[in-house]
Amino acid sequence: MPRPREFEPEQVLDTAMREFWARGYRATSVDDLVRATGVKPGSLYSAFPGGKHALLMGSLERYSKLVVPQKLGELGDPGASVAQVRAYFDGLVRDLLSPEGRPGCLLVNSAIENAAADPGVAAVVRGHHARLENCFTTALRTARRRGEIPAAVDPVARAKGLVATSQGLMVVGKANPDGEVLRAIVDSAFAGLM
Amino acid sequence: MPRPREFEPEQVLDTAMREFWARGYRATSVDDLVRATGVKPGSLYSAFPGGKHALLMGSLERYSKLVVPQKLGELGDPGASVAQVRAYFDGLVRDLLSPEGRPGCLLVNSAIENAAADPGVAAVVRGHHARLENCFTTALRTARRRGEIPAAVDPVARAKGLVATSQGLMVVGKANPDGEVLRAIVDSAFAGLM
DNA sequence: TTTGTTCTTGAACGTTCGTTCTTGTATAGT
DNA sequence: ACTATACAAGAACGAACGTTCAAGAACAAA
Repeated sequence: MPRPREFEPEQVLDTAMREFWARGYRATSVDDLVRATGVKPGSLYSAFPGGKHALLMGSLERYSKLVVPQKLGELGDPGASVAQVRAYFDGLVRDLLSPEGRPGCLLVNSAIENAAADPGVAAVVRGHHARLENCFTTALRTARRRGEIPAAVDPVARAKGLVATSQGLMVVGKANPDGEVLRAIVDSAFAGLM
Repeated sequence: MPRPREFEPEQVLDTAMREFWARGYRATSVDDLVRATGVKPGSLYSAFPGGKHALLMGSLERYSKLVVPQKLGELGDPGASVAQVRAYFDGLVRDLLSPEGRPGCLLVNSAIENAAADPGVAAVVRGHHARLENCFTTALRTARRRGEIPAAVDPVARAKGLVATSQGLMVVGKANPDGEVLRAIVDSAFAGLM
């Protein structure tokens, strides 16, 4: 008997995610979200108990489930090797250089802005890093088995290094979206691998 | 004939720097600064025309001039080699693991929070990265000349990679201040160098 | 001692923040 | 057709924001 909802919560979360991504958490006001989604405060708060913070957490979840897999591409598939790791980094650079790529990565931004004061955010970020490391490790192991990289490479240690490089790439790209610099960083990360 | 100032502007900047460092720009209110410095709003605004934003820029300058050189240590001296680069990274890890180290690096935090929307901040961050790269490049050149690292190493490219790793280290450390992880990252950054 | 200048102080400014509440509306079961 | 229920809309809330202003105070030159 209730009146049906006139908006799709997932679509609202999608829009909120884009806002947080572009401007950051504190710089995005609830009014910004109301304007961007077209959903009025009352409806927003009844659909998302917990308000602005709940919308951030929902956005991070959605980012992990939709945006990250898309960026991982074939690196998420079984059988991925160094070539797919390299393709992932090339994709990061391409994104950073595109006009829409300026916001970088929502998870990096949230790690810096919120992780220290918000254990929930920190947990999501840790999960993301673990997932990245896992993909890298698996791919490096595959590559080593196939003899595509030197046997001396330690997949786990090297994967941790690649995680750090990917996060650092986002920081450098924020202040200096210069293709030469970013490509040099990626090249040096793959030294001794390809 | 004027009444003398009762506070030291540099000391105020020092306190402001620590506040921005610990909580971020938007999360630090002018009232926080008033409380931390003991300087009332009127005096603050007359000593620092431009208000909160001017205090941020002043803090970044002060950070670059005082905190960064201290962290660079002997890496800033002529004659520095790989050992000093390694010592710099070990210092970063040590800082991240200490209780006071949680805020990470003010310049990384500002790059993520403000660089995209604030060209002034972006310029300071770019300057910092250039300075870091320069120190690394010089040290790697020295090391190569002394035969301490393989001649195949490209000092400039490798230095850019080390800059990215140092920035990524801060992001990872924010969400996961785990000594094993951070040390593995540093180890992998020095693979093929020592 | 008087005067001029710049300081300190803290109240006050208008704005914007995140959130809640009130009022009216659309719908499905009776 | 009526009623119960959840929703839509946006006004309204107190608190906090960054900033300015008005008043008195402290010093140095005259």
